[in-house]
Amino acid sequence: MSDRTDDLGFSPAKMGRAGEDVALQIEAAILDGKIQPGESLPSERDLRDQFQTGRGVIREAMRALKEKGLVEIRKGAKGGAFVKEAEVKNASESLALFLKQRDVDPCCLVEFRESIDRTITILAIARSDEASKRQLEANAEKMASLLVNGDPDMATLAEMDRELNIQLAGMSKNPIFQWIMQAIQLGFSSHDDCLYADPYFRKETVANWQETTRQIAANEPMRALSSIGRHYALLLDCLQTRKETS
Amino acid sequence: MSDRTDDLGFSPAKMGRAGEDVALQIEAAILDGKIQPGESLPSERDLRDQFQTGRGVIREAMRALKEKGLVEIRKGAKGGAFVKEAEVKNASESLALFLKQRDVDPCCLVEFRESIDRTITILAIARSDEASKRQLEANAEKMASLLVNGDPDMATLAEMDRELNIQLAGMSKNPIFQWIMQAIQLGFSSHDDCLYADPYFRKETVANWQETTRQIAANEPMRALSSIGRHYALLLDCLQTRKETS
DNA sequence: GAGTTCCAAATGGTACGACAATTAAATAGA
DNA sequence: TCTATTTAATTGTCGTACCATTTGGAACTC
Repeated sequence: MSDRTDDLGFSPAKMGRAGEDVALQIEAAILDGKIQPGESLPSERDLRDQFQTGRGVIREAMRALKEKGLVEIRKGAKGGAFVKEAEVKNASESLALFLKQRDVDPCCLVEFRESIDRTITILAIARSDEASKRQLEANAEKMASLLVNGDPDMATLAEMDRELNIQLAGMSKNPIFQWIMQAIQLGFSSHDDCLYADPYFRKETVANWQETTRQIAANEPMRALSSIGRHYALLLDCLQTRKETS
Repeated sequence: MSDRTDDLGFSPAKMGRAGEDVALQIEAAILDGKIQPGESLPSERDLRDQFQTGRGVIREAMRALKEKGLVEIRKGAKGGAFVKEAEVKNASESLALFLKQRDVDPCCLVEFRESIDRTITILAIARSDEASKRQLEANAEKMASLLVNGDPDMATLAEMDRELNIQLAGMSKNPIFQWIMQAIQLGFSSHDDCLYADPYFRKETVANWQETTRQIAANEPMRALSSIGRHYALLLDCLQTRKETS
């Protein structure tokens, strides 16, 4: 049980790249489990003494660890840097950032997404429990109900679409698929918006989500895949239409 | 052509979370293309004036951007923060960190790779030209020849394995598959090493690569997929064996 | 003129000190 | 007992000075 004043094996930081050094030592301590998630590191001033350096160096190192998603920093008394449970979100943001900086052909993205979506669907049917499947179906139902109420809030629909995708990815019980799916949703949800901008595609897409989730809940993999195929056919059509009009 | 003294749209940082604010503004400027890769940001002292804040805040923001892989920092005259070309390495490391901290089962990674490998193979057969296919086959042949010469250099074999995977991914003509494959190869090739450490698995794996590339060159997708399946069955067996002995 | 050496400027890296802002806990008061 | 206030601990910010490294030019030597 590492407390705030514990003597972790921190050695004085080397000159020139002290910030790097400090960050690496603390990261190693976290990865070695010397500090458990939920516990806090010593205060910046304590760390400054342990590393025999300036407070600015410690702050830079903390900033780096925070960016990596390793710690969470709280202000005030009893504040400090608390070791965080690893979240797939950080890794996803990193991938999304990379994808954003490259301008990638939307068709390539659709192709890729369809590929992993099919696998995810198969895995979700095989591995997730009945409750999850019904929850997924209910969420698709909820999206459909929003539509009939004459409330075509595009932002809300797109958000629900993202959540359905991520929820489904989680049901695959494989964190790597979650990684990819979240990254795609973070970086390229704008392409999906076109599906919900047009009344026809909006109606078809929502109905397709209902069909897909229904087949998943019914443990019908082939029919679910067929429905997935329809989804991406719609998306490609929609992108094609948009390209022609622009 | 943004020069070091250009007036980018930076507004004074808000108190309380100035570091965040600065980092976000600069990141937005980079993502909007206001600063092109290779160009440099203003010096820390200039930025301090533009944001009307302290230099420590700027340094923390820079550290965050550096951690995200957005900039590269050089010391000395004509030094500063230079916008970097996006690298897949960062996303890879981020995922590796997550998987390590959460102690994710290697089988998840194998499952994921098999999934996209199958799609890549189909696409490669459909889209790549005959020359590429023959080149791929030749490279597998070369690996086999290394084996018969009684020169079991594990590092070389693993490297050739990586190259075969990336080459195949490139033949899919979809850059996303290529990036994902690179990310996986960068961060997690260590698992594959076990295939080449054991004489039996080494022999089988190399023979399997020959078979796979041969079927790809022959435009036989189903047989190629069958061979791919064999590859991952071997990998799972190998991991299982390793787990039992440890 | 060519090459070398040396120095000065620019820039990131470090250290230190002071104060502000925020938060949890202790304390005083009703 | 409950509430309001104070207090202490901690992060967040600012400023200054100085060190280390790199570049480029100036001065010097051959």
